[in-house]
Amino acid sequence: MQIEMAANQLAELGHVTRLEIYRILVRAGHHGLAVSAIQEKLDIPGSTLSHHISRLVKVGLLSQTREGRVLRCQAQYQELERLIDFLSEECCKGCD
Amino acid sequence: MQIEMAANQLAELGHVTRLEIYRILVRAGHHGLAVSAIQEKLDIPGSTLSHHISRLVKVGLLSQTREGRVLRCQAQYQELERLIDFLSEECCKGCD
DNA sequence: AAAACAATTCGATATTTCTAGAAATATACT
DNA sequence: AGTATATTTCTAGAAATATCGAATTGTTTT
Repeated sequence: MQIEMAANQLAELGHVTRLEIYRILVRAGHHGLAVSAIQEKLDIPGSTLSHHISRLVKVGLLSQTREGRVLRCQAQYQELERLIDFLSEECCKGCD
Repeated sequence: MQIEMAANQLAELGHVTRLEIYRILVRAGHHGLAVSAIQEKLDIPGSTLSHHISRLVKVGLLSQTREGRVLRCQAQYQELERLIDFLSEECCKGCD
């Protein structure tokens, strides 16, 4: 993973609301959750939630699939894995 | 680790220049590097560099020790480990 | 004490991000 | 077609961040 991509993903996770969204979706499993279900858990305005979700989607940490009028969001586990790998590599280089 | 701390650290790593600073220091080993040595590698103004370093210090990802007129910066490996652990836990909950 | 060096703090500007209400879009139901 | 539901896009103000030159602080050397 190139450093720009890593920095972008880290920046998006570096906001409490977005990290909470991501955590909720990770824990929800591959099936994911509807936007409305996330909103119920977080209790924030829809426009704010939508803004944060779209940022996470933009960097590849989430995906969305439409099912009728419901949009389901899913964590992209492999992206987090790649990000963790990047951080781990950085960490272990130079470690005694 | 509580989510606010994780978000703070992620946000600080979520900037290309800071992530580069952190990577350089991780790879430099426990002994760390002087600010001036980092500056040579990155070629950015001192005031900008100082600003970014202080942000990384503030969230505990770096420490600094003065040696005469040189300030040496060191990566706090255990903080990155804790952050990675936080992310890994979030990831594996709900994973099939 | 003065000059040189390392790094930070100050100050100012430009840019981005956050938040949320209002309006718009997309889909489903009657 | 019209209404309800789900979600996004638009808009705008407030707050935070990024950048960097100039001034400042702390330390060493002469």
